Amino acid sequence: MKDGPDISRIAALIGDPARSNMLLAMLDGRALTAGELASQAGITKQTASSHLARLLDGALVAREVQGRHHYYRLGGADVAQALEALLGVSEGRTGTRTRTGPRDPALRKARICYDHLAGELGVLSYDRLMEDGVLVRRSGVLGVSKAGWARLGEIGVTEDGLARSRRPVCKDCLDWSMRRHHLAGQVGAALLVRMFERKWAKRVAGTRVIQFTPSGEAALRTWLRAPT
Amino acid sequence: MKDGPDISRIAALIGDPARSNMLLAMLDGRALTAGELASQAGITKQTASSHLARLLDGALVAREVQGRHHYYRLGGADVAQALEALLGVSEGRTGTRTRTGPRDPALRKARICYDHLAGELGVLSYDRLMEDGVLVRRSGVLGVSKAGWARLGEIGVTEDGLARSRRPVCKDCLDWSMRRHHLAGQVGAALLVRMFERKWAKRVAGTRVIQFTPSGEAALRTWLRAPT
DNA sequence: TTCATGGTTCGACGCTAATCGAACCATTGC
DNA sequence: GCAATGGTTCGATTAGCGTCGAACCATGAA
Repeated sequence: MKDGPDISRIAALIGDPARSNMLLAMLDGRALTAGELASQAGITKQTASSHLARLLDGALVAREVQGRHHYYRLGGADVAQALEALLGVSEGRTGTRTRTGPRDPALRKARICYDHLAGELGVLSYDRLMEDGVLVRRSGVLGVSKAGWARLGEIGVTEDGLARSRRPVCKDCLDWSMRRHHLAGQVGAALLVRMFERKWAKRVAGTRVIQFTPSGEAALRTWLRAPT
Repeated sequence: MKDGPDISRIAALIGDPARSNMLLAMLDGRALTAGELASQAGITKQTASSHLARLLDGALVAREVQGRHHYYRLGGADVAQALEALLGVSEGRTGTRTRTGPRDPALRKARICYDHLAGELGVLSYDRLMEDGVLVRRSGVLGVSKAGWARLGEIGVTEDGLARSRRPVCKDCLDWSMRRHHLAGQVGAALLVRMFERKWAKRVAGTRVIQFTPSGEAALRTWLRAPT
């Protein structure tokens, strides 16, 4: 048998509670040390090490060694996407009982997804930029229009400033809480960096929540030309 | 611990080879009997029954009993989406070695995804309909424009003909082979039905491949106003 | 009714893998 | 060089689960 892509192998890797907790902890795109991940998952260092070795073998995470610290991060944006999709499923399933998620409305408002903005404000940004023609889809590929770069420039995101990598400039990422798209890719990541720099928002330590200041959210909406 | 959405539970469900094979067999949206799924996964009836009970408990599949036959189908479009996302990850991982998939270029050309068209022709359709303004995105929600309904009417898809359900009229679904979007939702499903009715294409039994006839593909491209 | 077919339940076997204690390796600081 | 800290490797224990044979239940046809 052994059908083409062995989906079960990677699903099994995510299927362990300890591993999934670690993966979810990395879903914000940060690189965490093995020890931090161990405590995050509530297991000992030895166990975590064995799990991380497996995840590394499956390329679900990448390792970066700095001195005596071993930093782990997600293996790629596609891994983050799969995790979000699984979150969407479990959300719908437990949602029939829990309804609308037990806690963390803040998580629905704005959160980090790998390295870009997700949640209501993420979807709002995507929608407005799409309507205003900043983002355009040419033969299926999402991109930034000529006029769009000017608009992005207002906030400090320029075409030259983007790292020259294989990563797509723009990409849409499905939002599990909103069931809509938000902006990923290099532009999505750069936008979030600028928002942090301008102190419109900051991360809430230990969570994926992005806390906007009142004036920061107002500034974002102004830039987006969004009502309210 | 037991973090919010227990993503690991459903990932573990997909993580077993037998179960993932059954799920992939259902990814085309068909409802299959327990026996068919058993042979598909290469296991005995008893084992399959136990697996299906688990999947049912996790709401990854839905059961429909007709006489002495028990039909199983995927639990929802979100499940299909998660499976496709996992396919995307395993594709990228094994792809570094296997490169571009060992077999089935036909699967990349055109295949069924839950109940709509995916693959190159699926992406092409999405792109063309988007460019021609048949599909429009209004405040993030994909829909059909006024003029778009006329265009869809040419092929037999009318606004009245759609089932009145909670399922979105239009929805974009990520394509694992193309890394682009193709059209899902009620319109996506209806379009494929029309294509089958017009004998432009037919399913290849036992696989997810959709085989277009030469004249059928030409007719599709003509309707799409696509070159070649 | 009786038989055949499709599915599920029960029980037992075997294997994998998760877990932690202890020892071992590497880096940093004194 | 020596301790301290962060990580990994090794080994042993344990529990869970996938698997199948056999029995049981339901439906449909003769």
